[in-house]
Amino acid sequence: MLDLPAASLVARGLPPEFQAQPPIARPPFSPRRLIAPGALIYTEGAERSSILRLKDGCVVLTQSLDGKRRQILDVIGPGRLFGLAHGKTNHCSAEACTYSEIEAVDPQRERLNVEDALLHSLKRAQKHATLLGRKTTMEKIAAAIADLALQFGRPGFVGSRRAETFHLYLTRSDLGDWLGLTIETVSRYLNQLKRGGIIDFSDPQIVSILDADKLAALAGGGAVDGTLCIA
Amino acid sequence: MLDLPAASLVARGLPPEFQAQPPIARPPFSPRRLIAPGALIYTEGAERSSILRLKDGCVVLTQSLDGKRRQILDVIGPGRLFGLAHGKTNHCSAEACTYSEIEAVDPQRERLNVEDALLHSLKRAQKHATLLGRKTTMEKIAAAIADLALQFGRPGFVGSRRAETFHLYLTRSDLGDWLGLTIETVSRYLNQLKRGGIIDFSDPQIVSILDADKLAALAGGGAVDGTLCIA
DNA sequence: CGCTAACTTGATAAGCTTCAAGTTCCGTGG
DNA sequence: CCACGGAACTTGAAGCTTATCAAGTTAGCG
Repeated sequence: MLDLPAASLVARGLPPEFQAQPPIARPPFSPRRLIAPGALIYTEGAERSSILRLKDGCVVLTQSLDGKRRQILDVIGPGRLFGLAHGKTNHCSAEACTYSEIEAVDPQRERLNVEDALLHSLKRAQKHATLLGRKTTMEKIAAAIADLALQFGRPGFVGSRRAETFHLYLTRSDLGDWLGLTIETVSRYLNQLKRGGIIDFSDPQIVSILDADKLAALAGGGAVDGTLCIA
Repeated sequence: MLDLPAASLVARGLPPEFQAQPPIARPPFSPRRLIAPGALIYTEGAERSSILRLKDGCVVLTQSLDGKRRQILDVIGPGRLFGLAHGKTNHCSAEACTYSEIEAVDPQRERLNVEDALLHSLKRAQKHATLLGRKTTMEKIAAAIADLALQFGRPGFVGSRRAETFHLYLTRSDLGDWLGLTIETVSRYLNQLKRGGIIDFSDPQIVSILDADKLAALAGGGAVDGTLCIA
C-alpha cells in the first residue's frame, strides 16, 4: 500500500504532492498517475479513456441520474482493471475514494488480462444486480462488507484477538449509493452488526470482522460465497 | 420471426415439433436448436456452455437466491449473443420465454462480435444496476417497456392509429424478477400506464405504445435515452 | 475555538410487499 | 356442449420496511 497517513487523517485533506495533480488525464499513456481522494479519473459520456490498472488505493465507478441520484456500479481494489467501455464514450465515471495510483494498460500487450477483467466485471455486475433486486437490507450490508474485506482486508487485531480488518474508503453515503439505500439505513444496519458482535469499528472507517461465518451467513445465498463475487 | 401461433395461444402449449426437443444441449456445436418456452438452455453453476446467438424468440438470464428468490439479469432479443462466462461454469441460467431458435457461435471466427457483445452486456448490466438501485417503480416499469419495445417492437395499430407494438414474452412475474418488484406491483403500474393512455394492452401479452414521448419521460434520466441501453 | 463534513439516532410517513379474493382465459373431461 | 380446473392476471386492504425529516454527536481543520 501507499504510505498513507493514519486512518482518521485520510478523510479529505490534500497533501502537497496531490494538489498539483490535474484531475483529468494528460496525454494518453502517461505511465502512472497519482490521484487525490474525490478526484474524477474519467467522466460518464466523455471521450473514452484508456484502460487502466489500479496499482493502489480505491476507485468507484458511478452513474448518475438527473444529477441528484447516484449509483455506484462497482468498487475497485488494487490489481483490478477498469475503464472498459463500448462505444466512443465512457458508460460511467470513475472516482478515487482515497489516494490512488493508476497506470495505463496496453490492450495489445495485455489482451488476455483485459478479456479476463471484462468477464470478471460482467460477473460482478450480475451479482450486484441480484443483490440490488432481491436481497434484503441486511444481506446487502453483510455482502458489501464481505466483499470489501476480500478486496482490502489484511490480518489485524481487535484487542488481542485476531480479526481481519480493512480500511473502509467509502463513506456511508457511498455505501448507500452502492447498495441502493440511504445514508441513515446504512448507518443503522452497520451499527446493528456492531452491536451483534459480528463486526467492529471505533473509527467509522476502520472495520474489523469479528465473526466471518455469521457475516457470510447473513450475506445470504446465491453462490457458495456470500460476497458480491470472488472468483 | 418464427411462424408463431396467434398471440394468446403462445402461452404454454407444446406443439409437436417442440416436444421432442431435449431441454439441455446435445453434443457441442450442434449448429441450431429449437427451444420450447420455459426450457432451460443452460444452468447456473453447470459446466460452461458455448457462446450462443439468439436467432429468434426471447431468452432471459437468471440468477437464483435460495431457490425462492429469482433475479432476471437481462432479457435477450433476436440477434444478441449470450452465454459469455468467466471460469469453468456459467454465472447464470438461460431460459427461453417463448419458442426460440439459437445457434452456437465460434469464438475464433467471430472474435469481434463476441468482444462487442461482451461490452454491450456489461453496459446493459450497469444500466440495469442503476435502474434497480436508484429508479422509482414507475421509472423501472417505463424503462422496461421502452427497452422491450426496442428489442421486440414492430409497427402496429391500435384501432386505426399507428402505434409500435410488441409481444411481451415475459409474464408479470418475470417482469417483477427483472425489476426487483412483486407481481402485484408490476400489474398495478402497468394498468396505471394503461389508464393514463400511455400504453395499451387488451391481451396482457400484446403491448402497444401510444405515447412514446411520455413513456421516455417517465423512464427517467441517466442517459439521453430512457431505456436500459440502446447503443 | 468555532466551523464543516461525516456519522448516528429518533419520529413520522410513504411506498411497496404481503395476504386475500376475485376475474379471465384456456384446455380438459364429463 | 358445458362444467371444471389451473395459470396468469387484477384489485383491495393491512402491515412492514425503509425513506424522509429533524436533531444531535464526533472529529478534523482553519
